[in-house]
Amino acid sequence: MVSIKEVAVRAGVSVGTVSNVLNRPDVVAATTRRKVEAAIADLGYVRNESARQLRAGRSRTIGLVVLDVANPFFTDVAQGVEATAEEADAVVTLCNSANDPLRQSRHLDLLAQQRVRGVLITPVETNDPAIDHLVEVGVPVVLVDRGAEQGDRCSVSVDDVHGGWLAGDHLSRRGHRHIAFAGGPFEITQVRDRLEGLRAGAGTADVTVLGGGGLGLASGHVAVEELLAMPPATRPTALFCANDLIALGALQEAIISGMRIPEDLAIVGYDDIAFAAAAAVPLSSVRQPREQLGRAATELLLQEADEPDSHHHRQVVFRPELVVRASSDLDVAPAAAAGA
Amino acid sequence: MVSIKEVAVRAGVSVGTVSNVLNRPDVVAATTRRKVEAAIADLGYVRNESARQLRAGRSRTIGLVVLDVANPFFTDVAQGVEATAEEADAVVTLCNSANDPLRQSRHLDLLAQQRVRGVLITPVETNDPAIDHLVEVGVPVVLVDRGAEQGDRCSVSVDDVHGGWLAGDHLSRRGHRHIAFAGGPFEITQVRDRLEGLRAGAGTADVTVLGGGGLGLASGHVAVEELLAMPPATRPTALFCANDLIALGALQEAIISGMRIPEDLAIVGYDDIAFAAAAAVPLSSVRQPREQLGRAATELLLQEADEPDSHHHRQVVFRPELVVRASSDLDVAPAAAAGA
DNA sequence: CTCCGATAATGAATCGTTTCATCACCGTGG
DNA sequence: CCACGGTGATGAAACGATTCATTATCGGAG
Repeated sequence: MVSIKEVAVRAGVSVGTVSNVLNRPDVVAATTRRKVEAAIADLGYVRNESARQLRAGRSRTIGLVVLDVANPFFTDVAQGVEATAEEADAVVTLCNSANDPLRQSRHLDLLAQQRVRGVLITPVETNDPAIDHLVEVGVPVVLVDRGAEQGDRCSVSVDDVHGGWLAGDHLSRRGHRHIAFAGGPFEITQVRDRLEGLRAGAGTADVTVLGGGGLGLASGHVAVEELLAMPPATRPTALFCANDLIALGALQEAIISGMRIPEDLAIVGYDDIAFAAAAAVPLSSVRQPREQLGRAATELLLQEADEPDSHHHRQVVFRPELVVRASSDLDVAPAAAAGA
Repeated sequence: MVSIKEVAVRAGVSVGTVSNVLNRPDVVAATTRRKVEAAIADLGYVRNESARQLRAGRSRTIGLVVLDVANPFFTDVAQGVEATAEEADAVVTLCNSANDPLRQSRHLDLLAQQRVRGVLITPVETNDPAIDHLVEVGVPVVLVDRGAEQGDRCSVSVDDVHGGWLAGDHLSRRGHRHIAFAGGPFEITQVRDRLEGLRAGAGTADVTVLGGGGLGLASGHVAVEELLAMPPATRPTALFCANDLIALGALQEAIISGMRIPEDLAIVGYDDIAFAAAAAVPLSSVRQPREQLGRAATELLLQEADEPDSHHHRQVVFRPELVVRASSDLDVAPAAAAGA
């Protein structure tokens, strides 16, 4: 593999000059510059990023560690991150912790070894020593979709209590007096907050917690089965799910069981992933500004990386918004609701 | 940030010894080793990967360039890649070309600068000069989900003609004499092959091409609308879609229009993404071995990277398999079909 | 007592780039 | 004719780790 030295020989100049052509073309004379450029093209020279980075002391890549690459929510966040990074001439390394604390630590160690400019992370465990270590050695860390408890780092999150409230308010206004909630486990802050918000928004309506306590399609199946096992008189008429996967599972089970949506059961999900609008009955959902989440997090990160002195940590909280579709509202024409 | 030199000073040994502790612990005396390890822990020393890599001449990361991170198909492939890479102590950088040739070239340049061990790519343009350049300078490249025309590189793909055949055979055996196909554009090899296979498998049944020619949910809507506009007597009774997104769109539109699935219209998709099994009517689909695709590609890549001499390029082709669910078969009980 | 082999540790060279102090050259003004 | 400012190019140092030839130390055999 050809190095700057060989380019220098070929062009009949010194390595310093080649470097100047690469980094400060204006300080080198036009004829020399052309000679060097020709040599670069002839030899097919490609910069060695490790050497640059070693010399510079810092890299151009930022690490993004997500809970689950297969979840559309995170790929959308990632797109926001990448767009912003690209504008700042940075590169993103996408890592998947797959909900496993060990994998998370491993990825963080690797990123530290790469001397990344900074790390964006949706942590499995907030108090992972690997995170603290990064912060100690001065690598900027921004928490994504998780508020920072301590004020010693930045975070970007969405107000889940408000999101739950929107769903509760919507359903109680539509006349529902008994609302079910599906999702878990309750160790996850997001789940707790969404339920809390639902209770607040539901006002005087009853709230019942259902479902096995997972976050996948299966939890939705279980929740609807439990619902059907209840006597019709006391059965909830609406179901709010902690995310869209659960809601889609519930929707499927309900349709199979012959329920009419939303007449027999109104359903509201959370996240508003692309598949929500495309469900058999388009799904009402609480939308999180996913790409914006990624953009904001990246901006905070780059700001901290570039100007560590003037930087002060911020906890940015976005407001979610309710998207009403046919699964919770008779008046929304299915066809129209499907658009988007 | 602390370097190996400071660790050496702290432990009262030379840098060479510290390096030995890190890389060949067996050649250093136990007491010395412990001193060094203590110094490392005290100082919170973290290896500098750029320096290692500069010295070693090659890196431990492999690049994976996909067409669309938001497509579950690719995240599943990525999981297979990452699993295999992890076993070989390699790291994966996931890049999204988003179907844009420019973005693809940019990513490839960046990967070349990082001196990656190799590149896995589902190319937007197969004859991107950036790909050829990588091959020229000796960076292993494996084509994913795309067969290599030239024998000068490895590829891993799925037999799309056979996949289409499976769908055609299945539907014609079920008695369908008129089958519709939705998907496009036909510049994409996969789409052409799937249609060709369908025709072969359908035998004497008629095949009609429908749909705007995209690969998203909307194409499914359009296809069903076109179907409904046809006189019932000549209307196809089955629909085969080039991927699951189209099929899910078609399913939704059909249900909204009051059609019974599969009695009025049988639907078969392609890819078998997780949402296929979870649709309102569980979707029959041609399953591609996504994770295995990723695993196989990574193995080929690592083999070429590790032993470039003994390596000979291979074009691996997987066989897809048909998963029959309720959307194309009355006899499959919805509940059972939903499992998985 | 000396010499030998084995075991441990050392220190310098090296990877490819950037940076910066230095130098060469040239034309101009005094 | 000399000094000088300015433009361009140079070459060596530095970044942090690895590697390998070299050296130091020690126990045991002759």
